[in-house]
Amino acid sequence: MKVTGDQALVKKINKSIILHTIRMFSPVSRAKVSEMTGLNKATVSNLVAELCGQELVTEAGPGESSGGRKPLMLHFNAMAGSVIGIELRVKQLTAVLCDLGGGILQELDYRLEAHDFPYVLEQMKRIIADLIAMAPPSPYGIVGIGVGVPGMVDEHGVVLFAPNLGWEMIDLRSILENSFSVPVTIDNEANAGAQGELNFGAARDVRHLLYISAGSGIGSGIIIGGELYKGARGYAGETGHMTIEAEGKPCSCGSRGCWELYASEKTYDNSGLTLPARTTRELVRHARSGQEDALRHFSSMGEYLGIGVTNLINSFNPELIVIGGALSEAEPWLGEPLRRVVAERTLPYHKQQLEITFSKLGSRGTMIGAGFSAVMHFLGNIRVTL
Amino acid sequence: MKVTGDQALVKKINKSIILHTIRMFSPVSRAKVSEMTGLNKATVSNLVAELCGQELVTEAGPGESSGGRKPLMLHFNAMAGSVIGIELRVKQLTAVLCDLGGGILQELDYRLEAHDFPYVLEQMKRIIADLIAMAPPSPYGIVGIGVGVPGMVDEHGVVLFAPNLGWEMIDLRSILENSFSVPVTIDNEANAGAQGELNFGAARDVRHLLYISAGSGIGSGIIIGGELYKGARGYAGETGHMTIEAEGKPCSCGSRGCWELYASEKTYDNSGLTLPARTTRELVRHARSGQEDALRHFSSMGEYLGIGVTNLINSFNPELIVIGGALSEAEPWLGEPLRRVVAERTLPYHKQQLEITFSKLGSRGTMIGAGFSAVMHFLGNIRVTL
DNA sequence: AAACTTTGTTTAACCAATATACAAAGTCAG
DNA sequence: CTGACTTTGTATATTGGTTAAACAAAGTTT
Repeated sequence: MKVTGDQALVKKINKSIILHTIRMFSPVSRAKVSEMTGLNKATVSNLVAELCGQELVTEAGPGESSGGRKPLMLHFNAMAGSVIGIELRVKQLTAVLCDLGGGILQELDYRLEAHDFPYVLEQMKRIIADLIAMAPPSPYGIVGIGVGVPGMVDEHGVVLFAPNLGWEMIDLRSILENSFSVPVTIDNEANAGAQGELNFGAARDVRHLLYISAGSGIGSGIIIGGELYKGARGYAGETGHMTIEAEGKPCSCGSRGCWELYASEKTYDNSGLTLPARTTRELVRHARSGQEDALRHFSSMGEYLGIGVTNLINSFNPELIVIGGALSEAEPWLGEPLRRVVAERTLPYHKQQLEITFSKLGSRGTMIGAGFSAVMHFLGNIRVTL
Repeated sequence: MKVTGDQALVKKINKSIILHTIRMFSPVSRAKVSEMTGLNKATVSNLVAELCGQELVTEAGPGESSGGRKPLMLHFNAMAGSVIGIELRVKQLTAVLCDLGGGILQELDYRLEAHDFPYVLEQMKRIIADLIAMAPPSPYGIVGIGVGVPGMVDEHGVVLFAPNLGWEMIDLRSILENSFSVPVTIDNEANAGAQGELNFGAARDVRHLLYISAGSGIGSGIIIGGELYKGARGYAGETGHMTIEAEGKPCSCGSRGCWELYASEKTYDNSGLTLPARTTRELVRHARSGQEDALRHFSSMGEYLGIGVTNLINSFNPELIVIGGALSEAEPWLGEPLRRVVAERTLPYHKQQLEITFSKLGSRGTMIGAGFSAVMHFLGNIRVTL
C-alpha cells in the first residue's frame, strides 16, 4: 500500500509499539513501557488511556514499589475478543477457540468422511458455528478466523491446489468471510505451523526461522525478519519437491528424486518395508518395541531429512529450524541421524549458531498458528525499517 | 534499531519517498510527485526546497504544459557525489567510479599476482586511490565504497571465508573505512550482482528476485521484498553446496553431490572432458565452432543448472531468476536445456508467472551492484510496512 | 479577450510528541 | 514520626511537521 508520513501514522506506530510491548511483557507499568520503548511518559500515558478505552488494555492493581510510588500495572486484555483457528486435515477437522493471547478456550474435532468441497465446507461452517456459540461474551466478540490448509494458497486466500483433497482454485477466504462477516486468513499448513512455533512454541522471538512440516509430504514455513515469507504468488516453501537425487524415483509432481519421496510418510508405500505399518504412529509403536526394520527405516528417513535440511540451511541461513508435522512424534529415532547428517554436510560456519528442534506444540501447532494469524490481523502491526 | 514515531521520522519518511520518486522518474514536476506519492503539494514544495539546498535535486527548465502553467521539472542530481564499486576476483581487481545514478564515470582493471591479504589490500587501496584522484569535483565527493567479494561475508562486513583466496576472518570493512574515512559496504559477490540487476539490469523493480552467479562455483543473491536477504549471520545464498545427488561426488566442503560439482566451471576439472578447455571462454569458442564435446558439456551443465534452479524456485517462489557470472556468457547453449528442465520438473503453478533471464550487465554486474549498495547507504531508505 | 487549467506558494489551523513542571504516593534514615 | 528522596503518572506550553484552502503565476482554449 502507498504509505506516507503524517501525524496519524506516527500515532498508529506508537500505539502499535505500546500495545505489543504490553502484550509481551504484561504486567508492566506505564513508566516501564516508556523506558523500554524510548517514548515519552506523557505519550505513553495518553496512548494507554486510549487503549484502555478500547478495552485492549486493563489496569490491574498496584505493583511492587522499587523505592517510590507504586506503579499501576497494565495488562493486555486477552479477553477483549476471541479468534478461531482451524486445521484442515485429510480425515479430520480440528479447531480451537483462542483468546487474543493464544490461550485455548475450547477445542473441537470432527471426522471428515469425504473430501469434496461442498461437504468439507459444510463441516467447516458447522465447526465454526459451534465454536462461535461457545465463545464467551467479550467487547469485540469473534475478531477473526484462521485456517491452515494442506496445499498451496495464494496471497488472496485462494486455495490453488490441495492434492490430498482434490481441490483446485477455491476461494475459501471469500466464502468464509461472506458466511461469517469476519476477517478470514487462509494459510498453507506449514506456514500456519511456523507462525504457531514463532509465537507460542519453540521459536519465540526468532527473526529467521524455518519450520519444516513433515508428514504425508514435506512443506516448509519460512519466517524472514519475524514475518512469514510467502513468495511472489504465495507458494514459497514447497520444499518437499526439492530434488535430492537428480535421477531418483519419479514423483507424482512430474519431477524425479523429490525430497519427500525419501523423508516423509510417502516412504511407507513405496519402500520394500516388510512391516504392516502405514502410519507414523504404527511405526513408532514398532520402533518402541525395538523392531529392527522400523528402526532402520526411521534412521534412513532421518538421514534424508538431514540432507534436505542442509540444503535449506545453505540457502536460508536461519537461526533455528523446527521440525513439525506428524513425523515430529518420531523425534527419538529421527533426531540423531538428522543432526548427524546436518553436521557432516553443512558448511563449517553454519554449525556454530544453528539450532534444530522438534515442535513443542505438536499436532496443535497449525491451528494455533492459524488462529494467531487472525489475532495479528486484528491487532495490526506496523513496522519501520531504516 | 529502536524506532518510534515522531515528527522527525515523518519528515525523514516523506523526504525519502520524494527523493526516490524523483530519482526514479526524473524529470518530473512537483505537481506530479505530489500526485504520485499522495503527499500534499505544500509538503512536496517544502521538502523539495530542502533537497535542492542539499544539492540532491536540481531544477531544470520548464516542461511541456498540459493545458495550464508549465511545470518546473526536477532532476535527481546524480553528480552530487560519486561512489566506488569494486569486484574482487581471483586473478583480477576491477573497479568503477559511478555517479549516484549508477552511471559509470571511470573504470579500472588491475591484475592480481597473488592472493595473500596484505598484497591484495595494497592493490585495493591503490585502485581506490586512483579512482578518487579521477573523481570529478562534486558537493559531497566520494560518498561510499562498495566491494563484492568471492566468499562469505557477515553482517558487519567481515569476510568470514573466501576459499579461492585463502582468506578467513578478515575485517575488510573496518580496514577500508579507516583508510579512506568513507562508509564501506562489503558484500558477497552474488549479493552485489543481485543488487546490480535489481537496480540497473534485468530486474528493475522486481520484489522477489533470485540472482544466480554461476562461475567457478555457484552462489545466489536473494532479494526479498526489494531488499537483500542475508540470513541470520550473513551467509544465506550458499546454494552451490545444495545436494542434488544424495550419494554423488564428494565435495571439498565435506558434503557430497553438491550442485556446483555438476553445473559450474568445476566440471571442467573432474569430468572426462577430452577437450583442452579450462575456462568458459575457451569452451564457448569450441561450442561456437560446433565442437560436439563442448556442446554436450554445455547441455549437461544446463540441465543440472535447471535442477538446482527448480529447487530454488520451489523454496522461494521468486518472480524472476537471473543467471549471472562467467557462465552467463554461454547463454546460447545453456538457455534451452536449463529452461526445458525447469519446465519439466517444476510444479505446475510456478510455470505461469516465472521468468528466467540471463544477466544484462555481464561481467560488470557485481561491481556496479557493489557501488549501488554504497549509493543506497548514502541516500538512505526508510520504509513502513503495515 | 474572457474563461478555464495547471503549477506552485502562502497562510492559518491542526495535532502528536516532547520537555518541563508538578502532583501523588511511596521508601528510607535517623 | 518526620523530612528528604524516589518513583510514578498527569498537566501545560512549545515545537514542528502535514494539511486544506486560498491565492498568485503562467499557460491554453474558445
